[in-house]
Amino acid sequence: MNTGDAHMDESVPARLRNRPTRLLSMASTRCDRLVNDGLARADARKWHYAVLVTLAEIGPMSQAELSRRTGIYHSDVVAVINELAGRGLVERAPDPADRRRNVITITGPGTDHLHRLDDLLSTIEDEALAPLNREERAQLVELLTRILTHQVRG
Amino acid sequence: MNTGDAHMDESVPARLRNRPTRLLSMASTRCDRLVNDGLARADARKWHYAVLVTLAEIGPMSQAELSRRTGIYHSDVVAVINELAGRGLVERAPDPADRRRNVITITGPGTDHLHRLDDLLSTIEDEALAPLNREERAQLVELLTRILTHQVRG
DNA sequence: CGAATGTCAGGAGAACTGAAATCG
DNA sequence: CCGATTTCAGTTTTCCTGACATTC
Repeated sequence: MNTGDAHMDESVPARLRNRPTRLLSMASTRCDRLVNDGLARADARKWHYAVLVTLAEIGPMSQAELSRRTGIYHSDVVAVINELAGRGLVERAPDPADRRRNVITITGPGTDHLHRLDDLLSTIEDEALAPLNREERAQLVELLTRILTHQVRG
Repeated sequence: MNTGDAHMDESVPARLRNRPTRLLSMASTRCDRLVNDGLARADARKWHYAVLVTLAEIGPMSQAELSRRTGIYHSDVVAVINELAGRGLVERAPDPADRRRNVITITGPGTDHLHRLDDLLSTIEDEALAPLNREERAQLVELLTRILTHQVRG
């Protein structure tokens, strides 16, 4: 994907301009960059947010369960938890009930950090989706969710 | 991103589930995979389609212009054109009017191949967007286009 | 035993950077 | 001299595979 400014206008062939998968890909790339850059300024990454919000809303859980709930690859959970634990935002403790597992728990500083990330992310998304009003954003969420549930189960 | 089946349902925290940027990212990843896998079966990649459709609809042009119009990174155009030229789908010739440039032209076989890719892509997109009817797809295209034009000019 | 968990080592592909050579 | 074009070499990041040891 380019940084050029010729996209999405008449200089792009109509068939290409209207391919939903292409639009999806481009919008995702650009939004991802906005999100990543924004979170980087808070020394965070989007998986940090995913893990913290999951722990905060659902409670302590194993790394495997975190992987399932957040969508982080099971092989990559280790590194994310290492980063978060290294900053004292989560705690990793062996599960006495099942000695294969680690129990991951969000800490006080982790909760504080999550609140900052939540605000930051809302600001970033607001910028990224600026041209859409509230109903349109809800519409977008609904359409994307339908696409995803279909592919997950189909 | 996971291949697991627990995403997008109740097991994902609400705040995470409703983040538009996350949905965008996940939908894009899945659709991209469908597209890439589908095109791979025709020994093609999405940039091949982007280049061929651009040449077919607009006419011969330099590699730099192709980069601007398709969104392929300027450093990566070379490789894509190499692949297409190696299969005889496009021709690369020095521009007599501006000796910095190469003029890329789609060939007869290239046009044939484009038609096959067009059909293939339509089938793939139809599968990827199966849960959306025609109006909803148009809606999606419209919403994504608005997001993109904003970001390009903002 | 089979299945789940945590961990690590690495691969493939895409996006991106930097720079050189050529030319307008 | 500055800017555009083509090309190449290489980095970074993300998704993903494979394997292994441990435990249920």
